[in-house]
Amino acid sequence: MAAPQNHLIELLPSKDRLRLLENCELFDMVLSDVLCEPGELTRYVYFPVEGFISLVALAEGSPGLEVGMVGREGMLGAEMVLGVAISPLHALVQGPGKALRIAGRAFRGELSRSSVLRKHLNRYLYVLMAQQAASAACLRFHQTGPRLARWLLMSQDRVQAASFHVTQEFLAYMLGMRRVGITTAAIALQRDGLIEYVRGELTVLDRKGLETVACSCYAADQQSYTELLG
Amino acid sequence: MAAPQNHLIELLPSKDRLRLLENCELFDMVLSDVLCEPGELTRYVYFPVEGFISLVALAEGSPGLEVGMVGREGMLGAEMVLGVAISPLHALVQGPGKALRIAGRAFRGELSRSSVLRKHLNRYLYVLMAQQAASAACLRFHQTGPRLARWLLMSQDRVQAASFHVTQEFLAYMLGMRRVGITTAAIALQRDGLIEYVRGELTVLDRKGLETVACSCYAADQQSYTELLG
DNA sequence: CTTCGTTGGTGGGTTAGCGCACAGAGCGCT
DNA sequence: AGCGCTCTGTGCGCTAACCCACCAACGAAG
Repeated sequence: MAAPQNHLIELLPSKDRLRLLENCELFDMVLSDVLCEPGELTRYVYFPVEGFISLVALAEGSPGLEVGMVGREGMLGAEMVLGVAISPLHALVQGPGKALRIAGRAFRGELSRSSVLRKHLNRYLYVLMAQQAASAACLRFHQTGPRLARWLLMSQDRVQAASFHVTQEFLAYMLGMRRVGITTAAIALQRDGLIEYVRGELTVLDRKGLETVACSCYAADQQSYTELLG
Repeated sequence: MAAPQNHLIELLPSKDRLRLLENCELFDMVLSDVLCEPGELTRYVYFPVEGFISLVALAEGSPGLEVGMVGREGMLGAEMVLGVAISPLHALVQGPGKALRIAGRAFRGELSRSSVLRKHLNRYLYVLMAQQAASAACLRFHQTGPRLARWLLMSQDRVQAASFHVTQEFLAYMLGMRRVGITTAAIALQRDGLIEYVRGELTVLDRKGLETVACSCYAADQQSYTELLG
């Protein structure tokens, strides 16, 4: 089994992939690191190979709200694909791990050289946009329990482990709620034997069960991704 | 004074613009027409020159929710810029008027020929994404009144008239609320002399006043647009 | 082993918005 | 005039989630 890789990079033909990798360096994503802030220049583009990043939107007079996740299946810095080097969102390391990163300038070069890269990253952008739109509706209409279940599933897909670190405080921030709201929903999931947690170490006990509790957006997300970047 | 035009098209150098326009036909947007549905093939790309279109996301077991507006400042069918010909959202004519439309195939051709077109449409996509992310946070944290005011301002910017047709029922659908919630907020705006409405004909009486009531997302939207496509 | 910070759980009062049902008012059609 | 449709306004009970405050358990550091 080869070293873990980033899916978007794996889709490239080997010539393009090797050239891209030559320009990359391995970057250590530390929990809670902020990789970029809105309005800031995008210096690097990140392709996680382990762990994941949360994309957080801020509205005036509000805490944050997660609007997307980037793990092995994606990239951070998608705005560069559109030729804009200004980050639109906060990016926060949620699952520690490694990422391949490449300087903005070099990335532009690779983009211009590889049409396959352009094609796949364009599709990735499409998936991202579709998911963001759908999750706006999810945010509005779906309840805390299903949304929490969905978040846990999405995280687990990206950390690829039964256990990972996440406090209720943090979950509340991501889901745009108060901690107490999370506590209540989490207690329900725990009571039903779906998860277990001790002081920030959360373990998924019953994935299938979680999937039935989660709102349909989870399945929709997955489908949209596999259809375009399967 | 020339005929009203679409801003994205106006940004093109005359050679590119004329070639694009040759491939366009004038299309009559009728109120409440559905121009595309999610999952459907994108046959045409639309550049409104009057009136506007609402982009509506659906989540299972929910009514719709507006996640974007397309008027003279934008285009419908942005997914084509990413090389994907599948519409991600519902598109609904909200303000009747005219649009230039171009068949998907021809549009691809123009895209490949004009790098300026690519550049601006990429930027437009960036603005759209940033706005969608921000409006997710708005949806979550801002209250009905300010959100309603914002919606009215955004509509007025696009219809470019003090009065336009919109029922409270429809507003409720767009903002993801019940009609009664809109009634309450609308009464407040009317009481303060900011708007007036009679059976679906809404008139903005005091734009400045509305702007102070609206949530900050309105200003943020405008700024983001002018910075990138001003 | 004590102290302090972090994490999770509880409880009580408040509120924005929902669901439902109904009333009144304007407008078109016959 | 009479009818029906659309659009707006109101009332009332309900619920999800809010805000605030406090407590208990655990762990690490002094």
